[in-house]
Amino acid sequence: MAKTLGMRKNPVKDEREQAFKQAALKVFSAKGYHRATMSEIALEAGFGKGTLYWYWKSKEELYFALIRQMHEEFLQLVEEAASRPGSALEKLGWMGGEITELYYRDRDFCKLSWKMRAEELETFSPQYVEELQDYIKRTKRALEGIVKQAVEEGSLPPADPYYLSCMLLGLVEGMEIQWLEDPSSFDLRRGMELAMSFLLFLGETGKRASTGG
Amino acid sequence: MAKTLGMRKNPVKDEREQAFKQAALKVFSAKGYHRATMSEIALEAGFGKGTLYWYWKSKEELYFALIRQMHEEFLQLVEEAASRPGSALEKLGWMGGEITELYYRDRDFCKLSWKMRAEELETFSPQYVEELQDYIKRTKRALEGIVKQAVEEGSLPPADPYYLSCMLLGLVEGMEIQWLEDPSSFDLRRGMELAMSFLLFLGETGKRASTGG
Amino acid sequence: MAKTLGMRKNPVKDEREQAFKQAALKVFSAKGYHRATMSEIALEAGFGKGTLYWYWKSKEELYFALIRQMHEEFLQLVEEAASRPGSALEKLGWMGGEITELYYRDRDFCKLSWKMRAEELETFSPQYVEELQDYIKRTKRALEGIVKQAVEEGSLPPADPYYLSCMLLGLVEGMEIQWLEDPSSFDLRRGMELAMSFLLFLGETGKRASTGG
Amino acid sequence: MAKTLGMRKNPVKDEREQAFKQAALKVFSAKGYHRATMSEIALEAGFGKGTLYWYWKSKEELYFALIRQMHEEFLQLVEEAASRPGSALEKLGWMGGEITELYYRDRDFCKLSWKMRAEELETFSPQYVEELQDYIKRTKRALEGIVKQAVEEGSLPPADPYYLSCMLLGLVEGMEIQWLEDPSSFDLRRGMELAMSFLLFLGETGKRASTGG
DNA sequence: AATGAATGAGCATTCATTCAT
DNA sequence: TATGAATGAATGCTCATTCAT
Repeated sequence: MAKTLGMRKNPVKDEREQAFKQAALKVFSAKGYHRATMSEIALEAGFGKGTLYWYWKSKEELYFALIRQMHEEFLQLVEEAASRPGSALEKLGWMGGEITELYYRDRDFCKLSWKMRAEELETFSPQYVEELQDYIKRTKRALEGIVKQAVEEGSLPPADPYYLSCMLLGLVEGMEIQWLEDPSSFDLRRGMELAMSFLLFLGETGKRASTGG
Repeated sequence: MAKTLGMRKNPVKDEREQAFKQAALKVFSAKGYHRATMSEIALEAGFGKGTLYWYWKSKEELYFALIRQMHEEFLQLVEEAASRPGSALEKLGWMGGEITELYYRDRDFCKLSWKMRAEELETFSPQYVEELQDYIKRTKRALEGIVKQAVEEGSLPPADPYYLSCMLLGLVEGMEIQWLEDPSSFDLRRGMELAMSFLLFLGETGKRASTGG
Repeated sequence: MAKTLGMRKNPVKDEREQAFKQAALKVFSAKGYHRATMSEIALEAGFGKGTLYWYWKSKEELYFALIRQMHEEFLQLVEEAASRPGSALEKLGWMGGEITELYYRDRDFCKLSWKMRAEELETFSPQYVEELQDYIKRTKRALEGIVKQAVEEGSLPPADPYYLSCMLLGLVEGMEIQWLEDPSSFDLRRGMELAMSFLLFLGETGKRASTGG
Repeated sequence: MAKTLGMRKNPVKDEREQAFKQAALKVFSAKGYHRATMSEIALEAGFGKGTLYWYWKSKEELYFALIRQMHEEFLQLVEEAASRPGSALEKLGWMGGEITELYYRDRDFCKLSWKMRAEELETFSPQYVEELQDYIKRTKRALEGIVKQAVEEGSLPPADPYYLSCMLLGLVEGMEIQWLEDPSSFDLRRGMELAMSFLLFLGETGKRASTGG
C-alpha cells in the first residue's frame, strides 16, 4: 500500500487503471468471463470502449490482471501464516480467520476466481494457464509446510502432509463455493469456525492419545 | 405397435441420441457451455449440424439433458445411501465409495457438472434453473438425514446437522475439484479414503468420549 | 366438378393432392409464403413431410399450384361475363356479384393471392412470374372487352377502355385488400354494392346526357 | 456543446444513417422483408455488416424506421388536405395531385409500403403493429372528414362517408398496385387524372340533380 | 408411395478488436 | 490519451430438400 520509492510515472494512469479494474471486477464476477463484454466494463468505468485497450491488450489480459491480484493476496496470506512463529494450529487458526475476512471483504474476487477455475485450461492462453498452475503449486507448498509441522507436533494425524493439505484446501474451497452460491443458506464464518473447532478437537485428541492413551 | 416389455420405439434413434450425448459430453466438459459449439458437437458425433436439432430443440436443452442425467445418478446414490439399513457411518462409508467410483467412471460428467455450477444462473432459462435448485435441495436433504443419524448415534460431534452436511459436501466437492484440475497430482480415491478414516476416527473418539473417557 | 371422361389414373392420389392443397392453402394464407413451412403443411394434411415432394417438386411449385387455381377461377368468371349475352352493365353487374361470392367463399385464396402479388417478381422463378403476368394480361383483356362495350353503349363515359378497366380492377382489388386486412371494419359486399350503384348511376346519367341533355 | 439552431449532434453519423436508409429502402423494396438480408443492405451501403447494428438494433427496427417515414409523409399529406380551406373537391383534387407526385418521387417507398401490408402482422413485434394500426386509423379518419364535407356539399352522392372513403382509398391503392407491378402498362398519373375527372363529373351531376336538373 | 431422419446453406445478431480523429 | 464508429469472424438456429428404408 505505502509506496515510498519506485513512484509510478503517471498517477492519473494508475487511477484510471484502478477504476477499470473495479468495473471489470464487478462485471466479470456478476456475469462470468464469457457473458461479460468489454463495452459494459468500459461503460461501468465511465470511459470509452477503446480506452480499455490502452491499459490491457485484450479481454483475457484484463481478466488475468484481476485473477493475479486475487491470487497474490491469497498466496501472501498462506505464506505469511507459514512463516509466523508459533504452533501449526495457531498458524492454521490465524490463517483461517484471515482467509475468511479476505473472502467477506472481496466476495466478488472470490466469485471471479471460482468461475475462472471452472473455465479451466482450454479456455485460456497457455501463458496464463501456466501462471495459474504455478500459483496453485506455491499455495499448496506453503500450506503443506504448515501441515507437516502440525503432524510433527502431533496435532494432526500422521498422514501424508500433502494429502492432508489437499483435504484442508478442499474443505475450505468446498465451503467457499457453497457460500458463493447462496450466502443466505450457508454462512461461511460459521462453517469455518466449525471446521476450526474440528481441527482443535483432532489436535487435542491426537495429543492425548500420543502422550497418555 | 405391439411393444414387448422395455422395447424402445426406435432403437436406431436411441443409439444416435446416445452418440450425440457422448459427443456433447466430451465437448461441453472440455470447453464449458459457452465455448462449446453445436457445430463441433455434431462434427464430433459424425453428423450434420442440423441433425442435433432433431433430437434437442436447443443447445440449452441438450446441455441440461446431460446435467439432468448426472444429477439423477448422484441423487440416487445419496438417497439410496440414506435409505439403506445400518449405522450412519456405514451409510457414509458406502456412499463415499460409490461416489468415488461414479466419479472415476464418469470423469467428464464431473467436469461438466462443475463447470455448470460456475456459470451464472442467469445464463439459463428459469425452468432449468428451477430444476437445478430442486436437485440441490433434495441432495442436501438426503445427506442431512444421514448426518443427523450420525450425530444421534454419537459418531459425529453434536453440531448442527445442516452445517455438518455442508462441510461434508464441501470436503467432497473440494477434493473433486483438485482431482479434476490435475488428477496426476491428487488421487481422489486416496483422498476419499483418508477422509473416511478421519470420519471413523472421529466416530470412535466421540463414542469413547461419551461412554467412558 | 362432374368428371365423366378423362378419369385420372389414381383416385387416391387425387384425394391426397386435394388434402395437401387444402392444408397448404390454410398455412400459406395464414402465414404467407416465407413463414409457412413445408413441415407444417404436411402436418396439417396429416402426412409425412417427405410425401409432399412426391406431389410437388418444390415449395414454390406447391404455392403456384394454388395461385394458378385461384387465377383460373377468377379468369373464368371474367371471361364468362364477357361472353354472356346482355348489356355491358348487366355483365358487370353479374360479374361483380359472382366475384363477391367467390371472394367470400374462398377468403383464404384471396389472402394468398394478395400476398403473392406483393412478393412480386424477384421472389419467384421466371417461369412462374411469366405465367402470372400472362394471367393478368388475359384478365385485363376480357375486362377491357366488357368496358369497351359499355362505352359503346354509353353507359360509361367515353374514356380509354383500357384505363377504365384498370380503374375498375383497381377499385375492386383495393376494396378487396381492405376487406382482407380487417373484415370487421369493411364489409366487402356492401362496398361492392355501393360501387355497382355508382356504375348504374353513371350509366343512367351518361345515357340521359347523350340522348336528352 | 453549444448547439446552434437545427444543428445535429453528429453530421457524419446522420449522413451514414441516410446512406443506410437509402440502401435498406432499395433492398427491402425489391425483395420484401423476409428475403432482404442485413448483409446485402450493408454491402449496398458500402459498410460492414456489423455497422448496421450501430444505427438500428435489429432488422425489424431498421425496417420500421423506413415504414414510419413513409407513413408520416402520406399522413401529413392527407391531414394537410383536410385542414386546407376550400371545397371538398378542391381538397381531394389537391390531395390527389400531391399523392401522385409523392408516389412518383418515392416509388421504392411505395413498393416497400405495399409489401409490408401483405405481410402477416404476426411477423412483427406488437409495438410496431400497434404503431401501424394507429397510422391507418388516423389516415382513414382524415380522409373521412373530407368525404363527409363532400357529401354535405353535394359533390358526392349521399352515401355513408366511411364507405365512400374506403372506396376512394381502395381506388387509389388499387391503381397504385397496378402501377407498381408494371409502370409501362399503367401510367399512374393518367389513372389519377381520369379518376379525378370522374369525381368532378359526379360532383357536377349531383349538384345539377339536386338543384334543378 | 410414404416417411422421417439427415443435411447444410443461409441468416440475424454479437462482440472483441482496430483505428482515424 | 481517449474515443466511438467500423469491422467481420463466429454462432445458434431454421428449413427446404434429399434419400435410405
